Amino acid sequence: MSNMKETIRSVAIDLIFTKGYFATSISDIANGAGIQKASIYHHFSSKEELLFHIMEATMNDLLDALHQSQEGELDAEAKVRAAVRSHVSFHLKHQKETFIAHSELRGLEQEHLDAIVASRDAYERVFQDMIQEGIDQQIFAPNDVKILSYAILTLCTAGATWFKAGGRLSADEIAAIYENFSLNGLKKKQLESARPAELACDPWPI
Amino acid sequence: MSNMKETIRSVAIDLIFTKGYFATSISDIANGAGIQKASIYHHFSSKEELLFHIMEATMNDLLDALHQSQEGELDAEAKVRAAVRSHVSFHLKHQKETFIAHSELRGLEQEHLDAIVASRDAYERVFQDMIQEGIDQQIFAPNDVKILSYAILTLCTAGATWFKAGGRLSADEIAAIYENFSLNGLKKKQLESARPAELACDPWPI
DNA sequence: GTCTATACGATGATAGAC
DNA sequence: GTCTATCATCGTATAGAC
Repeated sequence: MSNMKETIRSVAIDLIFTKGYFATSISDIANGAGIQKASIYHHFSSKEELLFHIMEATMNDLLDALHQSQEGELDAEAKVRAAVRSHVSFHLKHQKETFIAHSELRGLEQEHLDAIVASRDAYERVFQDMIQEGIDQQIFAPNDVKILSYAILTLCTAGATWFKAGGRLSADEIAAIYENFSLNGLKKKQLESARPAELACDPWPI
Repeated sequence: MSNMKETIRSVAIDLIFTKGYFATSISDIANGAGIQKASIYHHFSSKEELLFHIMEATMNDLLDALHQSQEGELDAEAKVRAAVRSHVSFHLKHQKETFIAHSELRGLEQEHLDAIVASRDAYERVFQDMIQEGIDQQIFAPNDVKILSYAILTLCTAGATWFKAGGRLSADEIAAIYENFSLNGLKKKQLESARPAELACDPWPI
């Protein structure tokens, strides 16, 4: 609360979410935090490091939540349902940070970019593994695991940004909608023509 | 081809797609077009007008393609299939422009922003109308039309950015995958719990 | 830990010659 | 229609006092 580093972080999240990273200046952030812009550099060595700090913490928390959601789940369907629920729920609770983590990758320098992409890959791999498990167990229709995982994650990520916290639907209700929609896509065999396809760019567009 | 205005447009699309609007300077664009930066202002009155020009043309073309796809289609299912196919196909053929149109809204001034949002709304309404028609005809399960239209559009838009033109799957094959996935979501009644929900921000996140 | 002051480059845009 | 030259402004970041 009275921690200035945390205040800066929080103000930066609001501003970057609203205006974008490149359109947000150090002055803006200092202004929002009630200090002079030079004082920012006592807490963060550069604007880019501040961005990375936000993204890294978000990705770590996201991955933690996913791992926790898997505890006690046995079969593939239960795992996927729990994972989708965790994903949607996290994105609803942390709309601004997750939006930044998905959309401001271009602001990172190579080394930091590599780190964030690596944790994003690890996150996706958890989904792909449980989908593959369901296919192996013949619970899900055989299909392109990557395409399906991206489709589900994209759908849920985007969906989570549409809703207003405290609105008519609770986070749990929204999560349930996407959970059912995703499972529906996995279980049915409507996607027969799908084969592994060449991926050009990242599934979460830069 | 020898049209400098078109060259500037094309160079700007490449650069803005790659680096983002705010990170792309007039110098960068002039450099890519092989002219001096002052010469840009003979063709466009400002950087923002150039961005708007790109977005406006893209949205117009997108809407035209959608309308053309509807010609001759009679029932709701055929309409939705044709619309999804048109949407995916257009996004595959114009990956860079459509990505810009979806992600650089923050670069527009109010008046131009209003215009783009209006044409985006018109585009979505076409989808919502045909989904509603299918629900009325009891071809589709009753559901929240807006949520479904956003889900389908998001899924297809994002999906189209993952694939490399000229890769192993053709545009038509990719379109078929998403077409089936979307129809599957509409026809089944897995989303029973979905009711109209409050929308906080734009379905295509800024 | 926060301040004032400042260095220094890059930016969007304009003026006016050719 | 493109050029050179220039402007005013704003950006990130640093130095050093308190």
